[in-house]
Amino acid sequence: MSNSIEIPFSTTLLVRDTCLCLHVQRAARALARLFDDALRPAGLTNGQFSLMMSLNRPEPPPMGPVAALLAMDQTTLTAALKPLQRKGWVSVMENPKDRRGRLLVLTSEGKAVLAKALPIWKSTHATLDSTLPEGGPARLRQDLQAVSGMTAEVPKSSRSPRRLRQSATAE
Amino acid sequence: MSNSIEIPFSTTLLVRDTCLCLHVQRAARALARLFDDALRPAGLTNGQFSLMMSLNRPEPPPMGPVAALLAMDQTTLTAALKPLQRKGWVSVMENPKDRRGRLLVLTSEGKAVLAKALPIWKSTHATLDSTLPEGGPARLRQDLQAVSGMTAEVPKSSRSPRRLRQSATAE
DNA sequence: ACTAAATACATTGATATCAATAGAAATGAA
DNA sequence: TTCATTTCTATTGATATCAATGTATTTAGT
Repeated sequence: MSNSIEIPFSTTLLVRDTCLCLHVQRAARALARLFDDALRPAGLTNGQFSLMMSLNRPEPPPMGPVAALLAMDQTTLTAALKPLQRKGWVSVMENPKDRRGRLLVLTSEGKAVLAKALPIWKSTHATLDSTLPEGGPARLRQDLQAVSGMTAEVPKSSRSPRRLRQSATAE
Repeated sequence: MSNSIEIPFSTTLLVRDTCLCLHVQRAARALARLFDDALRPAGLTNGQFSLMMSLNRPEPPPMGPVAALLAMDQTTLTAALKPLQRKGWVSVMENPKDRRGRLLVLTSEGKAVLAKALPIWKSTHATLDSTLPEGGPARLRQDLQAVSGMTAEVPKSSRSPRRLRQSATAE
């Protein structure tokens, strides 16, 4: 019947060139590969490094705040902890103050792995920093912070149940 | 014997505050959720939207260039195409000019889905744009481009075989 | 033309990501 | 206290991501 719907190629180019989501996903994949490669000799991925580093605190944190800090879903954190627990680098303990909760503890082995990874992170990040234009790194961090912050603040009480997932079938 | 290795908490704070990889991953997750939520009524994720939009060209592209455009591994693209093929939105054809290769074709149904998603992308992106400080979006795109570009250019011929994956066991 | 090297993809296995959902414990209102 | 609500986490299922590897095809060197 009707001809198929055509989206102008110029629109495609516009989306390609301007979509911040796309640009961030691209950069995220590129940087993940960069740091994964660099950290491989230490046996860590970039995400594991960030997670374990965030657990290096005076007091072992519960899961919720850690997930929020990393801007990830709580279920993602649960999954991400599994391999670290298996390797004995992170211990997940019951919180005596709140028996629903867990406390995340970096083990001695975990700290050792992290200490080994730290100089790799430093040199990799120094290289990255020096590659960006003058003032770029700080500016970029600021802009990214604004983006991450945008979606973060959901007033605890106004949280409506999540929308139902759309059926996967088209239309 | 020796006490466990301790990484100063100040180092943890430094990494948290300065690591561009972490900042980008955080922003990537936050924006993914933002666009996934918005696009859900259209039945697309942010990644599927970007991928399908990149296929809206006068000539169907082979996989390699598309993977490069999205800064993703070629195997990731293969996997990402699977659900889109199942839904009949993308067709993967043999390239008559090079029988190793494939050509990625957006179907009429795919174009229709994309057309439905487009206004959602526009409004979501407009909101995002207006949330960032003056001049932020363009600046951010530029900086992200620099980051993505950094790791992208591997002169085709100098590609050495990928390093062996590190054994998963610590030490 | 023949063969070695390079190129284009696919498959497998492991981890990462999130929606939907469920369970257990804490909290608050009566 | 009692119970409805909220909070904290785990599980399941689907997709996303990449390393290692394998296969088929093309290209280049002879």
